Amino acid sequence: MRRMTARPANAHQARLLHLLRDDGPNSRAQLGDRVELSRSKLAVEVDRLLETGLVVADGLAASRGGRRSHNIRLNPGLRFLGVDIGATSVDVAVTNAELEVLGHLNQPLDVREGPVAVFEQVLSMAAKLRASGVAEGFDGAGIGVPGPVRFPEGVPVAPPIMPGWDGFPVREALSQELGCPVMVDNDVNLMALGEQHAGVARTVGDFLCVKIGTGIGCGIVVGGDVHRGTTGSAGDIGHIQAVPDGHPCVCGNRGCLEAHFSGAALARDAAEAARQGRSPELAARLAANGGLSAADVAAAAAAGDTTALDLIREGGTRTGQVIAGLVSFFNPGLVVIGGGVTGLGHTLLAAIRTQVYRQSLPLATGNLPIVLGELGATAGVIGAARLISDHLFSPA
Amino acid sequence: MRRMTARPANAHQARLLHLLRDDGPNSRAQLGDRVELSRSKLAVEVDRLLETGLVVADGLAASRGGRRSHNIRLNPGLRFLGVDIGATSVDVAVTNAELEVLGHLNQPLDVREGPVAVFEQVLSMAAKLRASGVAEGFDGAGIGVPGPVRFPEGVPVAPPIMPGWDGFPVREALSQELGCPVMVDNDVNLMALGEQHAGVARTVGDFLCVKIGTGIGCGIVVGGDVHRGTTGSAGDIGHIQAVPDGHPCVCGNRGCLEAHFSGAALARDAAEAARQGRSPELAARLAANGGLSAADVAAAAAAGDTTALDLIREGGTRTGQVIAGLVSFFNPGLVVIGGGVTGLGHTLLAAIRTQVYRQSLPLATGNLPIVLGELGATAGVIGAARLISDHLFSPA
DNA sequence: CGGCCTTTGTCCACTCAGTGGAGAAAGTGC
DNA sequence: GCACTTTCTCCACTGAGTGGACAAAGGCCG
Repeated sequence: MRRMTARPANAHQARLLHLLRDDGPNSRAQLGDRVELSRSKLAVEVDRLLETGLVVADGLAASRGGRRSHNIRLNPGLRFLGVDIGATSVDVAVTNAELEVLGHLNQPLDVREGPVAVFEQVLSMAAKLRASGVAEGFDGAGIGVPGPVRFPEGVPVAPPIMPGWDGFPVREALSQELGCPVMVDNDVNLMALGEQHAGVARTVGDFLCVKIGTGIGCGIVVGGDVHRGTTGSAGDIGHIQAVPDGHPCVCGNRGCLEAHFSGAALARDAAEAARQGRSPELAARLAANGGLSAADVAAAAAAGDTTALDLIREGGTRTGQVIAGLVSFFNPGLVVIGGGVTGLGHTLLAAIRTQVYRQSLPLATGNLPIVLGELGATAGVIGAARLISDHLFSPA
Repeated sequence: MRRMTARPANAHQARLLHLLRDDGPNSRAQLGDRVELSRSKLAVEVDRLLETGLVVADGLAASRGGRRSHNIRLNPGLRFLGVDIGATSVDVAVTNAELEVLGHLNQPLDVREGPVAVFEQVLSMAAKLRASGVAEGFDGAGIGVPGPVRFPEGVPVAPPIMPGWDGFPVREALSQELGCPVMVDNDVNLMALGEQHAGVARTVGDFLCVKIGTGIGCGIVVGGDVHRGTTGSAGDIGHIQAVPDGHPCVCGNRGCLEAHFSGAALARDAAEAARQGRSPELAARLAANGGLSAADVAAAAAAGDTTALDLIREGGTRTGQVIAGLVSFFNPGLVVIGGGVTGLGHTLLAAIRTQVYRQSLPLATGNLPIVLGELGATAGVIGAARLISDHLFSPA
């Protein structure tokens, strides 16, 4: 199917598209109230958008006491593909132009198998979603990868946990395969975008989004925009020193936060505790599955295992120490905690909060909410869809 | 004397004023090359600026092979006042509209004497500068204070080292006294603005400016703009934990960077070393002056005193540890070190560099210059002048 | 049902910022 | 003195945007 390739011709049209995306269908009249445009001008721009097909008029809005208005909405046939490649699994979702998730698949997959194998998988998942009827084709795709990205080109750079991905032209290649525009970004940044669009961060201009999964990263939003840094590695907080002369880390240093607390570190510490007989609960799980994961620790903690709880608390304290420093430095209006370990839930959150509120200055923490992300696994894919829609809804 | 109060009427005029400020006098023709405007439009806007008096035409430019062009420059009579209030001294300077320093005074002064006493001093210094003939009056003033500021209102908030300043309406009060527009900001942010305008950071969009004086702070520039944070306390890195269970700090925690390295901490450690007989050089200075300051440590180090050098190196290492974390997080394109301790010079810089390059990931440090600020004590006052000129050179 | 009100959508004359070309003004170089 | 270049001014023209008039469409109420 031939997809839309139109782009807004000017800033007014871009503004309208963003409004329709974020606030849903709207009447001409109400759009006129929000945008600073005369009715005439608005009518002209809306007509042009209708011509491009990006926007359609469907039915009449409810009366506000006079003539009923025609409803304007983004073309309901538009489809975005959101892909969130994690270290150990992939999420693929389809959204409409309002970024509502219409279909969502998740599969375990080791990112170390390399870009070719991963994208084969991603494309087959996308095909499966198409076959399920939620989409006939895609008008754009956003891709999140678990490592730094040279954003303008859409190419991963020196990703420590992604051997074989360095310099792989993700944007170029996927754009070819999918036949639509593609944007690539760090998965953490996309999680931040997702929470900003549809989650807890809707009303905040400056916030941090800490993702604790296999690794640890942090999305930075300044004045509503994602800060990616000079080389695209901003937010790479997993290798900030949390414990002087602590555990050795894959990066070559000692005491990195990631070496002390992350999905991988937690599994390692849990296995050690089990073997040392400090936790019957964990030992039972180790014997049953032949291995332990962060989920096992979460389950054991939920079952009241004190060793598991201690592991989570200590990790939260370490993470809180690092976040406290970032809060002093950046003075955000909100801190969001997300990622795979949100299963650890409020035990983790409480430990982080305690540490941050204790260690940062009152002026910075006084009115600082620290909350769990509310979108879970969909944050990444929604953020991915938003990334590409932001691109397509801007003048070329 | 009646001062100019005109402001640019639109974005084009603002653009022109900024160009004239940053690149100096210019011909109409050359301005036309830089701005995206037709000759006609440019002529109209320049004429209007001439009418306001913000800009004057003086003489003819050199020929470029044809008719000679009239030179356009910012009104050479415009004067900005830049005030940099430190913890232990005040800098006051007068600049022209191109932010060149025409006169500069410095006086020791304890900020804890409170706003009334300090501003009395500042006003008398400003009067002295006026009397010296560099200015007849001021068209605007920028003020830097050593603590967080609620920027839109120009009011210090909860400044730990500035008792008596909390909530004092600095902007309001000084605007009354001086009879001109005033803007207030954290001194560290102004140092960053200064280095951005006329120092080492001229070409960098994202950078950090670490000021080590009586305390430690960090100016954050994102995309060319200063990031002040949600409550104006961004960059307050002096209270990031550098040493677990380290020295107690005035803020109530232990191990804050500021408690281990800053002008005050360095003086304290030096005095202790002197009393313990570890450094004859420092002991001699202690005996001579009855006390020690950071400058004494610098002098002792310059004289080859190993204890003094060790103190500086250790402080640099601590600072480097914190900066390494910030570099991982923020991924700046440049780090500037400034403040009173730049007297410690390259010993300090080397220690910081070593630590940052060792502890941060190669992707973030690969092309990261870490340099000393090149403006010294004038960075703050130039930044202050720039703050107010940015304000006055923007449409009202 | 039929006025009378409100809201919505369309049309159109008018304003105003901005463009680009013509040509005068002011120099340079031979 | 003449040809050429650059600067500056003038002016007709374009095109975006405005705001008012008016038609269309519906609700409210006697």
